[in-house]
Amino acid sequence: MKTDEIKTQFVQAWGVLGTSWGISRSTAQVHALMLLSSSELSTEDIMQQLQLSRGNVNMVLRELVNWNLIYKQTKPGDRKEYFIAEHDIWQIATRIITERKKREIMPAKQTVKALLNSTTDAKDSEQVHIKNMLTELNSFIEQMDAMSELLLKVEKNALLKNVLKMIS
Amino acid sequence: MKTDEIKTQFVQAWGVLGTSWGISRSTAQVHALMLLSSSELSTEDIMQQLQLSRGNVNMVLRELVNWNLIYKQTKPGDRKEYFIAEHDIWQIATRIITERKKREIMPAKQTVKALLNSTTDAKDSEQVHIKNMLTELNSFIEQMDAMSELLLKVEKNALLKNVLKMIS
DNA sequence: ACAAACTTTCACAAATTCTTGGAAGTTTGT
DNA sequence: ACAAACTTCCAAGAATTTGTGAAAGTTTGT
Repeated sequence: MKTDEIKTQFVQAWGVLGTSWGISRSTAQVHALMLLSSSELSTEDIMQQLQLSRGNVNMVLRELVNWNLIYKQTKPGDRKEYFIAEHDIWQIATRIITERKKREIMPAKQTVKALLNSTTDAKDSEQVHIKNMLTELNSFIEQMDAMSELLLKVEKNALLKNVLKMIS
Repeated sequence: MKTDEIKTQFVQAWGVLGTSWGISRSTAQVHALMLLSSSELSTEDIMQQLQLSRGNVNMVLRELVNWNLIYKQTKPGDRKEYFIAEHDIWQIATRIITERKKREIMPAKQTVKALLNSTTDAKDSEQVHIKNMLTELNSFIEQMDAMSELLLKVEKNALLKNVLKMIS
């Protein structure tokens, strides 16, 4: 297959996958395109290659910059902004895990903790059951949180990576 | 706070959280309600308590049964169907991880593998870069896959749990 | 076989999320 | 200070996802 075909295929496919990851189609597409591009791209380049509107591309780029998945660059003697993707896969993973933790784990943690604090120690069996569930949920969320921290550490630590491989 | 207030709060909050987990509001709400209920509920009960339509509740219950997060039950001398939630938090975790793997990891795995197979071993630098990215992506996805398997094992294995605690 | 008691389906409505494109705002070189 | 070159914002429209409710379909006891 030709280089451009592969690129197109990947970008399109990744766009579809993105939507089942809670990432908008265009965000996923832009990120895919940039992952495969070894050189920096301007907003125009992206608009043109993916046929997306300026506003959309601008928004998406901002989002990706926020996630630390792409970097802004400038070129001497050119006032346009260029963007280049983080290409190190473990860096990418770190950024995504961090973001997911922020979006998915922390709010749940808060919610459950708040509710747990407002339970009294009444004795009717339903109260007791609810309190139990909340307590368990709470410790479960703590574990997921710990697990995401572990994941972040694993990436930085080859030894850990091997230990994991061993025990799994 | 009163039992019912806590229940309502939790159900509503969980519904909101659910949407940022890729779970529809009503699915999350119904699951929350059932987690806190120690006894089985009928479709009617749920409709009434959450003010949802029959069709919606039916769909949601089917989905939750599919995920193995709730079970169908019947009562002797009553032809209604009742549902009760899996209350063991680690069981719940197992079901959710399995489901996420199916939804999020497997499709990505397939996509990347397919593309990787259609790369040639041409030498122009862009091809090479693309091939590298795809290869790395592929092994990264493999690792995520392995990690989700590990998570599933951890739950069943107290020793493993402790090892993890040690090294993290 | 019938009717009552339930469950499932489905076309439409509502809500949410994503995208567009033009207008407003900034920055930079002269 | 001005104009050119970009970037950002935002309101409206598309697209997608969810939820509704009534009708159709099933099952069960008599």
